[in-house]
Amino acid sequence: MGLSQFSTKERLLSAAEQMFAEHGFAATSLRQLTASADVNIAAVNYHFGSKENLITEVFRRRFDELSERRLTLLREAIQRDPLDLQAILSAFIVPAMQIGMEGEGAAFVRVVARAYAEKNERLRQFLSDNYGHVLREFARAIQHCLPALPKQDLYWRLDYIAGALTYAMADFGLIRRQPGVSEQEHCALAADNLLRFAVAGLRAPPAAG
Amino acid sequence: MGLSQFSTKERLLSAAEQMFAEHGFAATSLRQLTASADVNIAAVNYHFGSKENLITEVFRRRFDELSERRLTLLREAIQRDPLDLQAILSAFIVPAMQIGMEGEGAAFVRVVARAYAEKNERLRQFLSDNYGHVLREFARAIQHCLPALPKQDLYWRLDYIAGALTYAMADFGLIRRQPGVSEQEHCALAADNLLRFAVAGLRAPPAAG
DNA sequence: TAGTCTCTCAAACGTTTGTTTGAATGCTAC
DNA sequence: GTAGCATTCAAACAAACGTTTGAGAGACTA
Repeated sequence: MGLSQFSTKERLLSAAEQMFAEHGFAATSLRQLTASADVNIAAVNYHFGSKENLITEVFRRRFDELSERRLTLLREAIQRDPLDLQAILSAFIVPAMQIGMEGEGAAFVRVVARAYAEKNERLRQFLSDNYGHVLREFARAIQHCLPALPKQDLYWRLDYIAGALTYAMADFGLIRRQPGVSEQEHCALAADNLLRFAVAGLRAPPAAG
Repeated sequence: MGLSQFSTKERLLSAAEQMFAEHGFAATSLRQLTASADVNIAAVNYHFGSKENLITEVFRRRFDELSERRLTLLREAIQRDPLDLQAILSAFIVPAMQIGMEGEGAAFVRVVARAYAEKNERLRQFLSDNYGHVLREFARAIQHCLPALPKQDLYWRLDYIAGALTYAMADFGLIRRQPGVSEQEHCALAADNLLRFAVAGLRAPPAAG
């Protein structure tokens, strides 16, 4: 029996999230990880089968809820006004920012950014298989708001927004919280700022062609 | 004497760029790397001292020229018209896109994205020390174009642009070249698209504060 | 020809990696 | 109480890691 009230499995997932966020997947060894979680090193292979499986479970734990929150907000926004682009984008951005705010989830958004960069094919497949439909539903809704925007241009711009959101949340850039601002306020400001940026960018006139 | 006309040092740098782009720094072993470059494994430590030094040299080789190209274009743009925001942003974006187009440089932009994500502190310091002044000069020029935009908001939006540019070039997202479009055209289109997106985003009204 | 310098090579260095093992532990049910 | 099950543990596994070594090849100078 360890010191924590949580199960070995949960402690492994939390420690993995934290360390993957800080050092990346390849650079985090199972020995560092299990030491940090205060469990035996064999626990990883007992509970998850392999390091790779542990990585995908770290994602599943948060993505299930994130995707649900996003889709719920999206459908509400569409029902309210299918042409309210800002509300649609907000349904995509705000839940991610919220997860980034909720103490334990702060590390997770950084893990997502790493996953983007590491281009692990196995992980990519897992995310595409399990959560690809969410992105497709958003693309459809936005396309409906911007019928004049060529599909190719729309995909590009969605890519820019995804990149900007990932970077903003992962805190990779220069942005740091100001001393006088609470984390809640900081994230609300960042979300609002990104939202304005994204809406204006999406509404830019398409390239001549 | 190897099969290549290039020196061992150059072959190592090219192979490193390629493999770091594809698998990341930690996941690329010196044995894979030296095998791909067709050199002995001891060559890395002979020519560069360590794996870490090899990484920084991969950056120096391209960043020196990229920074010079960016600053030259920036100063030309300012001299032409210090309030032409699109020209200023173009001075930042286009040289990066060009490097991404020049065959060998294609891998490099992906390496940059990885460096962002891996958050290697030693590498961060190296880049900040050697190329930080470039970013500062661009921030100053853009601030001059958008005096009404609070400094904090500007920094945020520059971060979004950096994130979008990195992701767009690194090809991490969904964007793929269309079958009928040449790589040159594809990159020109992407640059133009990102430029419009970025200018519109920067010009969005600041958040009410 | 001998000496010097740069570079390359196979081999080995000591660590660390992810994974597996088999015994020991604690729990539930009969 | 003892059988059965799930879990934890220290220890060891083979493999791969970054790095070091010392010999030797090849090209110069004297």
